[in-house]
Amino acid sequence: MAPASDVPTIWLGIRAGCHSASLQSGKRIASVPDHRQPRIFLLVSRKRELKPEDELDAGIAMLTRLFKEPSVLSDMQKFGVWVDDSGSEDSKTKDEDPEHCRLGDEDLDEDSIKGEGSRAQSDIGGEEDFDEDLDEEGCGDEGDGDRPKKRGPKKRKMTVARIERSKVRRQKANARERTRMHDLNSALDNLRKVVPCYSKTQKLSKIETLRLAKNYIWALSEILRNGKRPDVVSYVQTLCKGLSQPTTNLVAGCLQLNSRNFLTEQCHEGVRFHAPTPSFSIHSYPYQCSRLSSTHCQPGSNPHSVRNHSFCSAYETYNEGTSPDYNSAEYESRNSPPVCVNGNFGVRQQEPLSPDEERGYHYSMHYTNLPSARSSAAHALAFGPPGSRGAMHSQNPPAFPDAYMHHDRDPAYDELNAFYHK
DNA sequence: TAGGCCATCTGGTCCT
DNA sequence: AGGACCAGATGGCCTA
Repeated sequence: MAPASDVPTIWLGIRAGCHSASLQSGKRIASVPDHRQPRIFLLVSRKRELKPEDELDAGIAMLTRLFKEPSVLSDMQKFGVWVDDSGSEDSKTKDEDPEHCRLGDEDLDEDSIKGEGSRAQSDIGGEEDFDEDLDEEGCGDEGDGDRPKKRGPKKRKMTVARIERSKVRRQKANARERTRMHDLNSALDNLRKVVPCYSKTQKLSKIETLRLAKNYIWALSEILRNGKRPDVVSYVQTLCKGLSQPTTNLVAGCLQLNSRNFLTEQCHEGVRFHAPTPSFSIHSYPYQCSRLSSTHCQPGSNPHSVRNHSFCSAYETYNEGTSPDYNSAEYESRNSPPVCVNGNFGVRQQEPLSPDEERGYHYSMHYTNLPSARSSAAHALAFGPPGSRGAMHSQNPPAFPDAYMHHDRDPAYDELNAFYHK
């Protein structure tokens, strides 16, 4: 059987016997007559001359099919792959030993494919170049005793099947990476739900979530360490350290804090966090508010003029001059506080939770507007009775209607609660 | 339009 | 070899 004369070919530079050794069908791609003897030629298109560069993918795909599905041999024949059961002497002697001439994934060389393709039709019958390729593939090491072996690590060439496997491996790795990132994002979502501020519509960014969580842990640890209630201003300021202005505003909205009280209080009294260690004093807020100047904090300034700006200048007015940068590595790498307690001093939840959210809060408790002994106790716990200094006010509309504070039902909170009721 | 945030892809490294 | 992890690159989306 001979290929149709109008069939152009792509020369793949692969010894036929090598392929036949792996063909489970038992058929042998070999015995291409005369000068084509040692090679197979794969045909992709019958009607036009192939440009190997253009059609290489098609050829690779077909060869891949061939390796995996011997049944496509008939298709290969149809498209010009020479299939012959008789085989040549060369093939008989070298190719019937699968161990000697392993075929398969490793043996089809992309480089040789391209190289052979580029010189297709031009060096038909040339043996030397082809044998070199075979040697590198470990498939034609017969009769090379005279040739010096190449030194250095044997470079494994990219074969067709190896390319395919690499693609598959890459796709699997991508899928794993996606899954991993989704898991990470899920964990971040869970973290968003347990930090003091949560909004469905204005989700904290990843970095802000982490910063707020760190501040939150720190603030609670300080509370435990000192055994004192912080004033609300200090508490909020601690929470907002290093946060961006939008996040600070969001926290303000969550806390339902009267910005007038907040601002005037800090302007008049300064801001202190009741911590025994100087390292926890309030420092300058790294994010400057361009819209709110410090004059807004002057006594007698119109409080309503700053309401919409929430806390953006909260820290601006308390600059100790030698403030650390809370975004700096020093601050970020500060040692963890000695105690980590999950709980907060939230007082309000605007909307009932959906079932999904409830599942997300499986161990959390959310304070609502409904009077409850516990929420009242929690409110008093954190900031004292209504009307006292530092108490939170709720007469202001929240900046983020769906944002709310929440409270974990973590046992640690009960400990904290008990501690405060000693 | 610039900048922030994010998802995804990708290659490198380390470990099993 | 393959999986986990990481960081850089890239492009999309959104907002000021």
